Amino acid sequence: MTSPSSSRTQKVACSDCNLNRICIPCGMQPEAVTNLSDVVRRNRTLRKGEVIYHAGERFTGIFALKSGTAKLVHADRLGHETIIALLLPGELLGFDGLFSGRYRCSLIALETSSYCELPAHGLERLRQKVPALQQILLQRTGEQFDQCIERIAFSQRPAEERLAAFLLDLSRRYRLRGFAADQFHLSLTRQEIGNHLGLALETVSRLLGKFEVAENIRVQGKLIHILDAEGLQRVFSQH
Amino acid sequence: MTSPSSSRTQKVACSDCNLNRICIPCGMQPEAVTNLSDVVRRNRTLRKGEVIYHAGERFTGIFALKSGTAKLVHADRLGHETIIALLLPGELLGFDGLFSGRYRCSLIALETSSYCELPAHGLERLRQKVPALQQILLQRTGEQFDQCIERIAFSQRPAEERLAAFLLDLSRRYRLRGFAADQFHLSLTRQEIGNHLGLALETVSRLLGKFEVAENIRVQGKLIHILDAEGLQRVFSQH
DNA sequence: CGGTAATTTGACTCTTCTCAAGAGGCGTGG
DNA sequence: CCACGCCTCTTGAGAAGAGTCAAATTACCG
Repeated sequence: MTSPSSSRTQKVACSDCNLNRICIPCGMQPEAVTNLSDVVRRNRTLRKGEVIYHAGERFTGIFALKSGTAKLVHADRLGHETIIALLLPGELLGFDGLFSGRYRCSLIALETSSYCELPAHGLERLRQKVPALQQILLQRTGEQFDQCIERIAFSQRPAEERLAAFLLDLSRRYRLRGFAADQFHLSLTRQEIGNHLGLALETVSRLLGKFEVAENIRVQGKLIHILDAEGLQRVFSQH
Repeated sequence: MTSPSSSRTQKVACSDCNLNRICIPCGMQPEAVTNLSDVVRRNRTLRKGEVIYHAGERFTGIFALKSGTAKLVHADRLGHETIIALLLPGELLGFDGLFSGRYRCSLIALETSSYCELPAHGLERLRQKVPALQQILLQRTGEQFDQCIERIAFSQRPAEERLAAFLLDLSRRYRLRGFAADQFHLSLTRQEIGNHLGLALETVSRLLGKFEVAENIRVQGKLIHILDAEGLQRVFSQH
């Protein structure tokens, strides 16, 4: 705890945050981090199902998920909802509104979660003071683009490959952010996994079972153990 | 033709180009357009199958397609190629390399085409002189993001909806750029349309036939007439 | 501990793919 | 200008992957 006057939003400075190696400050000069830290709204919390932003709202900022997970949901005019992305702790959120000025999707917590916000007005102010921020946002934008391209390409592959790729991608992203890569809690329901990958929930369940029989993974409800990542990789190379 | 010394690359200034209402200069001050025009490499031409850039190459710039069409192709490690986008005259190309510094896809002409290039080094120089350029590139980036999200969402819909949406999207984009919206040359083969939409070429052929029987479109080889756009719209609303 | 939601599993269906054969188009060269 | 060959497109029949429906089991929450 810091001083009482700031106990609600000023908890841990960015420089002291345990995510600062993977969050925006990564690679910044200490002074720049201080500037950033002054603008960031810290440690907001959400419970399962609560919404960080709704589709159609004006862009209010970029978010950094400190703990918990969230889903990015798109809905078309006819009400078909698609989970565009699953966001993990340490990842940045809100890029679907950064350029257009309006969020295209809704961002919903999948479990109790905490996050920091880099507000839009702060972004504008910081842009001059901290050139590195611009750099980092552009780099992250590039990553987002790459992910989009990968996802479009994968959406054409058969069900088994899509699910294997999904699991390996989660594993990779957990590893990248310092979490265990071979064992993680998959906070989506089978229904939501299916929605995300374009599969029926029964197909997800059956394929998880198949991977388990092949001893590539172990499934205990929502807890996934990756037993043989190379075995999962081989799922693609078959075709 | 202008002066002989510049006959190869200095053909028509951006301010005089017939695409300047839809290309980068749109909305810029005349002086800014002059600055831009000084940097742009003009009127390069390609024949069918020729490559503007290869996946993996360093980012060299943003391109504006003046005439003709091109396909943006992604290939994964196993050699599966996916057509990520079909680019129409008046559209900007190269965003898959803008942020990461390296093109993720290859861009290939589908017919005899001409384009202008805004080279990367020019981009850097112009950024200070012409703030509007930055603004425009960010706006276009937003459009690219929206398109990605739409495509991911659509990839989950049934074959019929995907093809109908594809045709309507082409029609809309041709209209946006001042071309006839109800009649256009679809430069992809059935195979390529299928690849782009995640369908077998036979499925594409059958569905085009189905739309034709329903009198939503008329197909003459690669020439597509949109007879009843609302009829095509109704394809989605059924489910 | 009861009730609801999520998951698994089986049987069947349907969309879409694959394979195959034939028709149509187009460019090249005779 | 026509003929040949190649590529593309169309159309049909059968197969396969994935979806739907249904019921039983399990997990979770209050």
